[in-house]
Formats: sequence, C-alpha cells, structure tokens
Amino acid sequence: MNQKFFNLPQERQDLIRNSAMTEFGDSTFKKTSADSIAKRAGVSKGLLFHYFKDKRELYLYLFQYAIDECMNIFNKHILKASYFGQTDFFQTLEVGHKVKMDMVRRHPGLFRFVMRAYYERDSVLTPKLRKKLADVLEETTTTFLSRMDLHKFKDGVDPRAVVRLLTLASEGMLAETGAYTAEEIDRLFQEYRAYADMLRRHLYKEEYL
Amino acid sequence: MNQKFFNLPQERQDLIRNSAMTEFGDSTFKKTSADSIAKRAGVSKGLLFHYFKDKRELYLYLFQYAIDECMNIFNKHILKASYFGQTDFFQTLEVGHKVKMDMVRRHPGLFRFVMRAYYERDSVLTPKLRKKLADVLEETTTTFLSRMDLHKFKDGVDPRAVVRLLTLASEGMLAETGAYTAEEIDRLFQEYRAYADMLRRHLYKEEYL
DNA sequence: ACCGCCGTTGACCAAATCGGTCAACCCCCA
DNA sequence: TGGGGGTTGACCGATTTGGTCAACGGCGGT
Repeated sequence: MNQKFFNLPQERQDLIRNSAMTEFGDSTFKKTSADSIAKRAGVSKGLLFHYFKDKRELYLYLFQYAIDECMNIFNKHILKASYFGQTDFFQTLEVGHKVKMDMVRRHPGLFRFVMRAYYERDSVLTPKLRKKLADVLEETTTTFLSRMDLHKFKDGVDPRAVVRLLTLASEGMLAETGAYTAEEIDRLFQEYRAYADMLRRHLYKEEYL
Repeated sequence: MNQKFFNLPQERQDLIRNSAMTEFGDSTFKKTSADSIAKRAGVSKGLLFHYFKDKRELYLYLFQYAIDECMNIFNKHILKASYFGQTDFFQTLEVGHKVKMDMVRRHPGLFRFVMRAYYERDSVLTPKLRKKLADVLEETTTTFLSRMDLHKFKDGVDPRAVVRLLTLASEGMLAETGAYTAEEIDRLFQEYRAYADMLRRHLYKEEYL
C-alpha cells in the first residue's frame, strides 16, 4: 500500500478506515464495492485506489489494523488496571466493556468487520491471519483470568464460562443494533451492566458482596 | 405468487426456501442475486421467477413463512408442554432451545434471514410486517413467563433478564457458527445447557435444586 | 507571478453481473 | 401419439464492477 496514507490527518484516515470497515462488515468481501466505500467516506473512488492498490489490499490492511487496535486498547486499559492492583473480576470486566463501547464509538464498524472477516467462507484471509485473531482472543481472556481474584466465586462456578456468557451477550446486543448513536451505546452498556450485576450478586460468595 | 409452488413435494419447497433464506441472510436484499439463490438450490433461475414474480415477492413470502413457522413451532411445543403441567422455567426453556436447534437443522438460514430482514436499513419490509415480528417475539416471552413457576427464583432475580441473557447467548453462538452440521448444532446445545445450568444452580432458591 | 508538487477528482473502460423473459425441452400420463 | 406442466438455459438491455488516468486546484517556495 501507499505509505503516504499515513501522512493524512488522523481524522481522514479514520474516516476512510471506518467507512471501509462498515461496508465490509455489511456484506461479503466480493459483494462489497469500492464505490460504496468511497461514497460512504465522501471521497472519490480514485483516491481509494491511490492509497491501496487493490480491494484486497485494503481489506487485509483493515484486518491487521483492527487486530492491532484491539490489542493496543486491551494492553492500555486492562493490563494497566490489573497493574494498579485491580483484581475484581466484574469490576475489571466492566472496565473492559466500557472500553469496548468506546471503541465502538470511535470505530463503529470494527467488530462487525472483524467477525465477518473471520467467519466468512471463501475468506480472503490467510489461515495465518485467522489463527492470529483466534490466538489474540484466547490470550486476552486467559491473561485476564490469570490476573483476577477468582476465589470470590462460589465453588463450582467456571469463571471462563461467565466471561464467555457476558461476551456472547455483548456481541448479541451489538449485532442487533443498527446505528451506534451515543444513547444507543449507553443503553447497551446499561443493559450489559444489569446482567453483570445479576451474575455478580449470585455467583460471588456472600462475604464478597 | 404462483400457487402451484405448493404442489411441489415438500422437500423441493424446502430446498428452495432454505436456499433463498440462506442467501438473503448473508447479505442485503439488493445485494442478494436471484442467480445465487437458484445456484444454491440447484435449480434454474427461470424456475424461481416461474413461482415468484419478483425477487421482492419471494423475499416477502419467505419472511411471512418464517414467522409462521416460528409461531407454529412455539405453539406446538411450548404451549403444549405447559398445558401438560410443565412449569419449570429452565426445563421449559431447554425444550424451547432444543426445538430451536431442530429448526436450525431443518431451516439452517431461517434465523439469520429473519434477523437481517428485521434490522436491515432501507428494508423492503413494510412497517406492519416488522411490527408483527416484534410482537411475536414479545408475546412469546410474555406468555412463556406467565406460565412458568417464577417463585423458584431467589428474591430480586428478574426472570425476563434471564430469558434475554440466554437468548442473546444463543443468538451469539448461532451467529459465529458458519456451517450447521449435526455435531456443531449438538455442541451449541451443550454449551447452552452449561450456561442454563449455571444460572439455574445459582438463581433458584436452594429448596428447588 | 510562476512553478511544481501532491492530494484529489470524476469521466472512462472493458468485463461482469443484474433482474427478468421466453421458446423449447423432457417426461409422465392418457 | 398427443398433450401438458415442471423445468431449463440461452438471452436481453441495463446497471455495476474493479481499476485507470488525465487533469484539476490550491498551496509553498522562489
């Protein structure tokens, strides 16, 4: 790709990236047209192909970008929180979810795009890239769990199942939400917290409530 | 639409309906081509337009069909179960989920299609149809809740939240599953049951365990 | 005032794909 | 042997596709 892309002001880069991710997130790689991406970004199609030689190149760059962005955010917030001694499962998970919602606000199409890219048949992704994402996901929950104080849970509760359940719920809510307005995102967060609170109240030992 | 469609053997009807729902479920109405539907069904495009005058007509028929199918299943199993005196929340919900998985096996693309149709912008659906689906969804959980024995729950637990949480999880699992093989569906069901069991064990009063 | 640079445009291309049509085919039953 | 109905695939004009390219406009330097 044309490195001059990075000389553009951040806003413009984001505009293009976000438009592309939203469009790619809405349908298949093949069915997503360069026209629609350009149109959404309010930019000429020529410009797109000036910075990215291919639709494919753009797509792969976006996937890489998305993974990196996720990792950065995770490192910056979760690891930092645990570094400062925060060890409560639900408290940290809530921070994680808030951060995720912030990301949705800044990159509205990112998660849909990543998920679609990952699960799409006849994927344009190399197996190596797919594995990388899977590893990142696996790794984040593992290190998260390793840093949390898990004896607060009642005996027999599988914390990993709790993470997964809340993640699934979050994904589900995100999937059924069309436009990510500020209020909508806030509503999502509130609903998430309701579930998390319910789980916390009943899965923690009484002395930790 | 051409009523002769219903003279076709059920298998053939299902073949066409399932192919169409899967294709429509994969992308927008506009971006879904009649060609791809025909191809997936192993049928000529001409035949499609022989039975349905329009892409639009096919789409609307499918939506109607999907809603009806859901209602039928719901009535047949859930209402019947409660009629025979089954009042346990999780037990009945599990039956519901099993039934849902059976539906996924028989109509692999149905839920994706319905969800996409419902949330798609510039929808081809009339507001009336959208409302109908929303009502069906709302109504099913309401009548479900009204027939279950809810004092088994500990005080302060919102059963509606439990339904929603498990539904979101189910949707999430379904969304991240590409091919609905028999084993895959079984795995989904097992995972669902793990969550449901966890919730049951900790949200029910001890005397009901 | 003039240049040259660079981000940007939109007209343009051949090729593919689109929704939809239609004459002709195949096969079964009379 | 003669339909008749389910089915096909070639075909239509219109649109859209990924990608190119000559030219524009504004700005900093001289």
